[in-house]
Amino acid sequence: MYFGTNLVKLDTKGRAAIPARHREGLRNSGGSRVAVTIHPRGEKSLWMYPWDEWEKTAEVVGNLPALNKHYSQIQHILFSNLYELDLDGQGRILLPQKHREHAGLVAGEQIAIIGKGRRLEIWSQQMAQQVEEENMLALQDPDSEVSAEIENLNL
Amino acid sequence: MYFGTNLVKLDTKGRAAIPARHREGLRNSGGSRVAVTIHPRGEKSLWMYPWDEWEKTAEVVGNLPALNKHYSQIQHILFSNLYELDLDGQGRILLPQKHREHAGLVAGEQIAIIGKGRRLEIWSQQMAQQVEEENMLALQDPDSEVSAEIENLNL
DNA sequence: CCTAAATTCCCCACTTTCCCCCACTTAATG
DNA sequence: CATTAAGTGGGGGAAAGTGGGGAATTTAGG
Repeated sequence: MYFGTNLVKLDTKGRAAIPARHREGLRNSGGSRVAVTIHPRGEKSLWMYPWDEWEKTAEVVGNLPALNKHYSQIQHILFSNLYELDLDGQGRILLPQKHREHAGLVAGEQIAIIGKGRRLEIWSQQMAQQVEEENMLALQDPDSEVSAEIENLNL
Repeated sequence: MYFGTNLVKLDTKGRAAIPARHREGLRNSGGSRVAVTIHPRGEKSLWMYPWDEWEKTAEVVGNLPALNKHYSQIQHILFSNLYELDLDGQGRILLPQKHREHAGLVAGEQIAIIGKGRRLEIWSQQMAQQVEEENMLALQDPDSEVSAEIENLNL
């Protein structure tokens, strides 16, 4: 179960150091392999799973009928942007160019690594901050639909 | 299970270098043979399977009732455009003229090789980009059917 | 059937990218 | 303050991608 936020620097080679507290969890399960893909509904973030966790999902998605247009679109988004990355000896991953662009990650700047339960998310620092503020506002509004749904949760 | 996107150059001789990370999978199974055919429902892409994986697909397709009009059409497209290609010593395949035309692949330009689970797909860079943008939009639209489907996946 | 042209295939060589490893700096711990 | 762990930077070697020469095979035309 991942949680909490860490700011780390994306170095000049495009590598990101995974916070040490998450490394054990990522390593235990499927070697040092992690699955990284982009948020499938347009948010400017990256999703990261321990490999074996991801495999369960991939199995399901991979066996959807490919000639159905909708399934084909889902397969396309989820598979075409998926990469299997390895933690190096220092616990870093090299993020592909395309993914950095998607999430607005610039070499040399700070990025946020955020625990989200089953997965980790990677954001640029600015985006993470911006989205957090937006979420705060949306949830505070007592008239919004969100608000009604939330109130039924047993927290 | 294939995934991820690679851009490679279709060289002046019409050859495409298969990304190294896929080669082992393509070789292990059926020699160095791969099956290449065109997308059966009009997408401007090529389908590529390791040979033995293709045989499973061929089994399914070949046993469809041939006097059913739609099945017959699918069979026709898949089988008549099927080629058995070999990886050369450098892991490249020479794509037949007809297939290059179908997918709009021009010698000397960039093409996208996209993992899609059981198979690889080959696209021109432009087409791949265009399709990805379309899919993204479809998935972001909260009213689209695709969008509803993906919400049900446990990601 | 023979020759010429085009295509395909195999190999070698160059360039670029990536990845592994070592080392330094900064932060946390007792 | 000392010690260990975490985070950061960068060099060098290996591997991947790319280009092209030339032999072998196929195709077409006379």
